[in-house]
Amino acid sequence: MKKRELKNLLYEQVARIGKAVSSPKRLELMELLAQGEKTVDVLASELSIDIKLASAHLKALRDARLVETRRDGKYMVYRLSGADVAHLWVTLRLVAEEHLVELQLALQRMVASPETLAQVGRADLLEQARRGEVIVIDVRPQDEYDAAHILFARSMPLAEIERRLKGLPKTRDIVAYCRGPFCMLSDEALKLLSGKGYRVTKMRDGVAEWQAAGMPVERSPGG
Amino acid sequence: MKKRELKNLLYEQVARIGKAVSSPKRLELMELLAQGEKTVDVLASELSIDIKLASAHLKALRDARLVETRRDGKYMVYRLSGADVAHLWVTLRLVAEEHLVELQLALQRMVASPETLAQVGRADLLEQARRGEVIVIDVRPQDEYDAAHILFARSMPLAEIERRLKGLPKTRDIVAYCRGPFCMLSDEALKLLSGKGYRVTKMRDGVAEWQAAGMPVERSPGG
DNA sequence: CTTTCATTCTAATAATCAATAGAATGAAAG
DNA sequence: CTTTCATTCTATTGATTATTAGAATGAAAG
Repeated sequence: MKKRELKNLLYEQVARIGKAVSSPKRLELMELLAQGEKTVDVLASELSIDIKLASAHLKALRDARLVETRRDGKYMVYRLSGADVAHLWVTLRLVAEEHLVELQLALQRMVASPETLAQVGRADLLEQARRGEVIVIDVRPQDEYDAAHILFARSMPLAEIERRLKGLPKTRDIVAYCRGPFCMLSDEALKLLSGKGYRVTKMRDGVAEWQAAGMPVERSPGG
Repeated sequence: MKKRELKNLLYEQVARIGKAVSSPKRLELMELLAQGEKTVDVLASELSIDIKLASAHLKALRDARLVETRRDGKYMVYRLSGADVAHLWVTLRLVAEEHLVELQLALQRMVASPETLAQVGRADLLEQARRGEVIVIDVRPQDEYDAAHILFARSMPLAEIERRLKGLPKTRDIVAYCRGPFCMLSDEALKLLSGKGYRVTKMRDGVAEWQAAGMPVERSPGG
């Protein structure tokens, strides 16, 4: 029957997207690319995999049109094809967190202590940050901050956080965020800063989660 | 390294969801279940597949916790585990439609004539339906209407549409919808009704799309 | 007890996929 | 020309997947 074949064709196309997101490595690549465009060697070393394997996974993502490429000198730069792809990653992660007990348990083990989580809602946090009542710090690498960051957040990359501590008051509440719930940069920042006497909590959200929830994000002029 | 193993564990869990949605058959099952709970034999016959194969795919969806079961007499009834799963289906379909040219072409070929598509926005349509300026008809089977339907829509199942034509005025604009952009029930209803002189257009959205966009839906008292 | 609905087990075929590695190729920088 | 970055080709290993089919099992209805 003609109708069946047409239907099969439609669902097969959507399944191409599904196949692309059915590999843990490719999901990790998507999450990284949701922070901003990156070269192959950066992606490979972040995932601790061979560059040839990274290239193969990126090809799979490109075949599904989830990523695009750009050449920058001798480097090949990958980026997500659109904001909807970042949104897809967040949706998949949320569904997994909602329904898979194994993931819930793993995440619980990750968080050092639940009381270090910021308890304020997104809109409230934004308002407090705007008024300067709270300092929001972005502890990802500088280039990811430049690509997109939460409004009123200041860049404070974990790698050079000790050198940037000057302007940070110990009398104000600080909220640290990084790439999202699977990223541990903000946990390390929290450990480091609270050891020095700062009043700091962690926010689970990253830029992708923030944006998927319809909240505004900002680019640096050069980013 | 310990950190790598933990990360792998996290992404592997999300990949379980990805694997579940990497098969065209399972996506079609999800779309059907987004219309309301269904028994295995109904699902198998809708997909034109063996009941054993349907059972295997449903087991895969259940292992990924995307669907749940309930026994009703000698029937086994499947349903989505939550509204977020229907939302995931819509997100996947939207990403595929946005980026895959093959899907765009297939969908263009499906639609008989583009001018038969309703051109009004969701909020406006809802308001016009509320005021009775437009009649919205749900041409899916009655049980799917009962499970959830768009506000102010009236049930007009395609299978028995000829018998229900009495109350339908030819002087009013009619908008027909069904299960979503991949479903052709509303196309058939459109062809049938415009042949009889009704002023009818088609809406691409189904209940899942409507709900994913944050618009309200309604249940029938018994549904 | 028989029928219906559904799952499970077994088995077979065919296909696809992940990971790794060596070798070759291409593109651009210096 | 050499180096670096990246892809592609080849090849292998190991694992998983989709589909179909026959047979057995279980659960509930009549």
